Amino acid sequence: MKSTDSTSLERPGSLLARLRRRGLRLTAQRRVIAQALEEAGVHLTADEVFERAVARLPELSRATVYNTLNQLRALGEICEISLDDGPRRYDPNVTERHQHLVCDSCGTVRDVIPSGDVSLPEDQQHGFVINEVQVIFRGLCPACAKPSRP
Amino acid sequence: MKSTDSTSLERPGSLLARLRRRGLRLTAQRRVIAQALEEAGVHLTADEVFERAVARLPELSRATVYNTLNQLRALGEICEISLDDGPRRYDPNVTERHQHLVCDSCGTVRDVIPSGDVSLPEDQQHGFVINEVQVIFRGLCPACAKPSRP
DNA sequence: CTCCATGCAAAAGGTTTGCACTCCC
DNA sequence: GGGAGTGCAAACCTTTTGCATGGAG
Repeated sequence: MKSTDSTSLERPGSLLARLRRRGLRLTAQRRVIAQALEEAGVHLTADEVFERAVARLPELSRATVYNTLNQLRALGEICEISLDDGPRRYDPNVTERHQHLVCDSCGTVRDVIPSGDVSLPEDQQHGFVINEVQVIFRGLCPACAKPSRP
Repeated sequence: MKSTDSTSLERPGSLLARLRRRGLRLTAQRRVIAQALEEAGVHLTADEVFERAVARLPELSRATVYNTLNQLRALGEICEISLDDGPRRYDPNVTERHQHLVCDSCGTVRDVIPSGDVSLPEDQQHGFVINEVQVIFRGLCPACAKPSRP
């Protein structure tokens, strides 16, 4: 595998830069995986990441994609979202606090910033220590909402 | 399979009663599946449902559990929740509007009723038609929060 | 009696793992 | 050079499906 001129690839806040800073080795595989994740406007499944990444690096294997995604998640550099059906999707945006908007028809996921606030009253906390509140807005994207049948 | 004296089993709002009202046939399999779902205080995975149900009806098969859960969900009589890892869980409480509280350590899920409200400002809706807002509170349950190491 | 429902087993995803080889640091 | 990282293939886990049998209504 050709060694990479990493300096040109590491924009300060990029996934790749964060990866390096965490002490992970900078390999070609990780580079194409990070690129695939960041370049996509929507949140990809592991398989979609693989497809896009393997286009740039044909010897890439699926296992490496899964391993890398899991490592990144463990480090908190990406987050994983499970919808009710279909495979998990991965979100490289972890620096900005946000929630998700999901199309129930085609499965597309977008980042959104909601207004307002929810919380759990004491009597609803059941003794839990609450760390995070996750909100998923569900509905239909513009394309799927159109009842067009020409 | 022995026919069941269904009257004694159908408390008015029970899953079983709702099942019957929807025109589904009342079988022993569906009965034990509904019982398993309703008797558990927490929300079970398909496999947990199977385990508990098969204890009462040894000839029950996994496929039937999945089929039945899917039918119930399609009818809107139960709801399915996907956490970020582990299999999906099923919630028989669909009559009361509620959200979920999840333990990140052991995976337990409880129903809760939050206060406050979130919404998406126009400029965050991306043209979507929003149908539902799902909220998941994540944290540690009392048992898992305890740092006990005797 | 007629279908819906079931069991079984196989298949279909999606994801993880063991092992030997590779290559970054 | 050493150990993290990788590819491959097989294993795993969860869920779905095809088909023949069985039982509810």
